Amino acid sequence: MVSALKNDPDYRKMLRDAGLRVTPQRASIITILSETDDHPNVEDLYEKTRALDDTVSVATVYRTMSVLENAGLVRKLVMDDAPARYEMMPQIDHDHLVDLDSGDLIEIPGTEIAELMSRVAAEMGYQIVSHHTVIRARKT
Amino acid sequence: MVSALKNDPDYRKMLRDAGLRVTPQRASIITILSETDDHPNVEDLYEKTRALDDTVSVATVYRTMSVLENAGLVRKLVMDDAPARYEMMPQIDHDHLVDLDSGDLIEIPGTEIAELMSRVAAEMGYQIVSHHTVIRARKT
DNA sequence: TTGTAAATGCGAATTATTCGCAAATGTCAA
DNA sequence: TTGACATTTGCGAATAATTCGCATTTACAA
Repeated sequence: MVSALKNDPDYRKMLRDAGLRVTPQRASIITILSETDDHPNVEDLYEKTRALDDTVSVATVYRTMSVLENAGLVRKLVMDDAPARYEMMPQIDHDHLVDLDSGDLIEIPGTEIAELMSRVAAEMGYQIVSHHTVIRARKT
Repeated sequence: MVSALKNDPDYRKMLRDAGLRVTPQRASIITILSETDDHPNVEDLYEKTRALDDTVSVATVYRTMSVLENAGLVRKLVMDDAPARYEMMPQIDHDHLVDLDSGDLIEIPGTEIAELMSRVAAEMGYQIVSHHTVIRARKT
């Protein structure tokens, strides 16, 4: 269903600017990922997207995530014992914390950590392309 | 060859204190990992360990890494597109940076990042168990 | 409208990692 | 020192996430 995309011509532009074609599958997948506030993995995305567009395949979800990640439009969260999860690249950067007891993935508000990383990397002569930080923690 | 371990009875104690048995395989694997300054993956470890002890199997390398990680003696570095890599748990914490052009994994000196993370986590009511941070960057 | 490179679906292939099980062995108590 | 027994091991099979090959479809520039 392409209507969701029509409501949000942003995605068309985002894809175009990245030199990517606007396919209905990509539109559906992006719509789902944008409307989700948790951090779905490929299976989650596939199932939710299927509900509104049964032309998408798992392979395309994988390919779309990969392509959008390379374009800097999506961030991949690499878990150390579970399939990767994804989020639309946030306007305001943040990191992630896994609550080891509940399994929840929580966003850490504030840009301090990212800013410190940039500074430290700069001191080493590097510019950060992306960073994946997942903190594993327990409630005190 | 167990001699390496005998020279470093530390490992025996480390294992004992963690409630783990001191097997020749574990001794060989720890010896190799300790003597290495890069960050080997399981395949690297397996091959290098084999050279001095041909009784180790890949499965045991996996199991040993897992067991040592749980005991807090080894840190697993989760890569987003390659097998996990390992290092002995460092005395002084540090993070890691992947040079996207060379593929090198570089240690970031200093504990600032880890300290900031602890502080931020504490503010959220969490205590960090472990964190994996991999910064992907390019030389400026 | 059309030519063509890009994208897709399908299912098979790949690959890192885990598992089951029988045999071996480290450790602790006697 | 010895024996008992839970732990650890090797092996190969199993699992699970992800990628790939290929024939077909499709977006879109001209």
